[in-house]
Amino acid sequence: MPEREKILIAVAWPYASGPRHIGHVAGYGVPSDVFARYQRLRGADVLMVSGTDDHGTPITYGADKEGISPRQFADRYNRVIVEDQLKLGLAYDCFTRTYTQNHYRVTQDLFTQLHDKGYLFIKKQLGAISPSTGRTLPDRFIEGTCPICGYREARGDQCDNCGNQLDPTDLIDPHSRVNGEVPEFRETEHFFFDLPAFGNRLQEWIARQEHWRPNVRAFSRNFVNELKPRAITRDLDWGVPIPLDGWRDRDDKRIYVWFDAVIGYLSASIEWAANRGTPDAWKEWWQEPSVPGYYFMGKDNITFHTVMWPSILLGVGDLNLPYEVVASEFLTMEGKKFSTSRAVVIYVRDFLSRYDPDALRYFLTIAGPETQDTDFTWAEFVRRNNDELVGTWGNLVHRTLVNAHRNFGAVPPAGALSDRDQQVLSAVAAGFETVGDPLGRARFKAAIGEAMRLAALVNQYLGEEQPWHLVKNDPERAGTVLNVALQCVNNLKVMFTPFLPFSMQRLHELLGFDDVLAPMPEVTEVEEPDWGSHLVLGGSYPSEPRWHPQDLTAGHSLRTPVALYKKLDESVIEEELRRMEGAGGD
RNA sequence: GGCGAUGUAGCUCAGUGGUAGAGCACACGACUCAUAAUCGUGCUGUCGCUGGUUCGAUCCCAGCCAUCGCCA
Repeated sequence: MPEREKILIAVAWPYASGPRHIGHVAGYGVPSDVFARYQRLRGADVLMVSGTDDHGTPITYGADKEGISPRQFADRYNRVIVEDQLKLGLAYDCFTRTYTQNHYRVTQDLFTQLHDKGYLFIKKQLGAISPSTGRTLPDRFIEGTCPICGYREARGDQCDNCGNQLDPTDLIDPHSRVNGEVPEFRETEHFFFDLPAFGNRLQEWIARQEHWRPNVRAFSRNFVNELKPRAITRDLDWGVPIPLDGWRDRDDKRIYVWFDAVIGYLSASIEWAANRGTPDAWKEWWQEPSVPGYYFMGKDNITFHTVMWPSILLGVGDLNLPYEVVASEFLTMEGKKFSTSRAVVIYVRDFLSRYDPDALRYFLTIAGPETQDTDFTWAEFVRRNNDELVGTWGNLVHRTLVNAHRNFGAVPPAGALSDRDQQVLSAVAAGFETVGDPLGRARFKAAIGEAMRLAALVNQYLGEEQPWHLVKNDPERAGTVLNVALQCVNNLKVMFTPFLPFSMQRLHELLGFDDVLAPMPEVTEVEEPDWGSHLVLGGSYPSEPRWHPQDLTAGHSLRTPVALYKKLDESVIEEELRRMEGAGGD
């Protein structure tokens, strides 16, 4: 029996600093799940991993603000994010977090290996420290007067007024944007990762990635030309400890969050293998060079995936570099940038408390920020839902099922097929290529657009053939037409499954099947000795190949049709806009 | 400041070296099985501005304007 094709899908790690908004899931959550579901339907053996990023400054600040520990703070949002993704049906194999014993061990192991190979070195630098917490104050958190133009609210990294690049020590009257205190500039030692050591290899590697989107490639290539060593430790007490003698027990030095976060892809894969009792299984996705790794993220994260993470992988050795880097653009909200502080936001959980997950998945796929920034508006959401999801696809399903069920109660037998019948059938059957091809290239908009076009084609066919009239004087022909329409719906069902798993499972059942078409993830708790337990969003997903035309046999019984989707009243537009304004205050 | 990107019909977005497309909106028509859902026909654009390369550019190049991202 031939080995199943293996694919690694690595999804950017959401920050456990608060609930995630729909921009986040638009950028990588939904696209990666669509891709994974498609690959599984093709029969591929997918390993999809991610988790929450529990370390980093925003989390320690958030925790301080509430007077709780960073761990408690991260715990809370880890749980929220896991629940959101569960409700969205994101079918991870292992969605974990960076605060696990496993992740700490893997991160420290890679750190040690890079250190042993001479890719890490210690450098002294002048760092800004917050006197009240003893922690690093990031440059952009320091504010003061610009020494060049006198602008009073210049940041430690740059003056927004004159655009000059600054060093925090240049600022006149520097103070923390968090609490106004004056930062202390101390000489501090940090480990640096020797990125320039990989410059040539990265350059050659990037040059060979002709399948990357042009912006990803051009951007990365340019970035590689001016590589500088990068700090991988910080003055913090929250994060992965430095695994070297003399550093291990210090409570003021931790591994810098960017370094441990990308390692999460590997540690989550290792965790997945361990949790299912096959501790070496991860190697099949990481050490077999023919297994491609697809990485999904927002455009702000490109260089971490095309430069930093590959450098770590090259430094450690014997681990696959990314094959494809799918970077999405940004989603805006009613023409404005998402902003938690100004309440220009809609959180995933709030959205899902009022609307169906498939309605959101549909919108984010057909109108998401795939190749350029796109705007989310409530009016457009309602319209897409009502006119497209409900009107075109939902209605095709409903009218077909209602006509067939009412008149035949089962799949009617087909008589001789006309040219027109054949034509629709083959157009839809060809959808497994015309929808599948863009899907395989991560062109989700084009893929779902093609599926919708096919649905419209079948609506057109029904309009021409009018089985509801034929029933009265030519029931046999009516049966043939409905048989054809049912075959189309049954095949389109599979094509829509990566995008709309919840409703396609329901449709699968309405069509009389009892098995699982669109498996859903589930949350389990994993216990680590001397550490505690954490949530894992995972599942076991049957991946028998289904991505091909299948016949619905005549006589196959149909269940009583129930509408798949809900139409939204136009009033929700006003309602949601008011809700947003209300939350915005002022 | 450096680097990268975006600017296409009223709206949201595709796309291409040979004077441009989809959906919605709008107008008209067909149908009334279906969540007043569907189907057909029609209409709309100096493809940001200015130059250059080319037989020919919206698509290549340069400059400019606007917006955005990264370096930070």
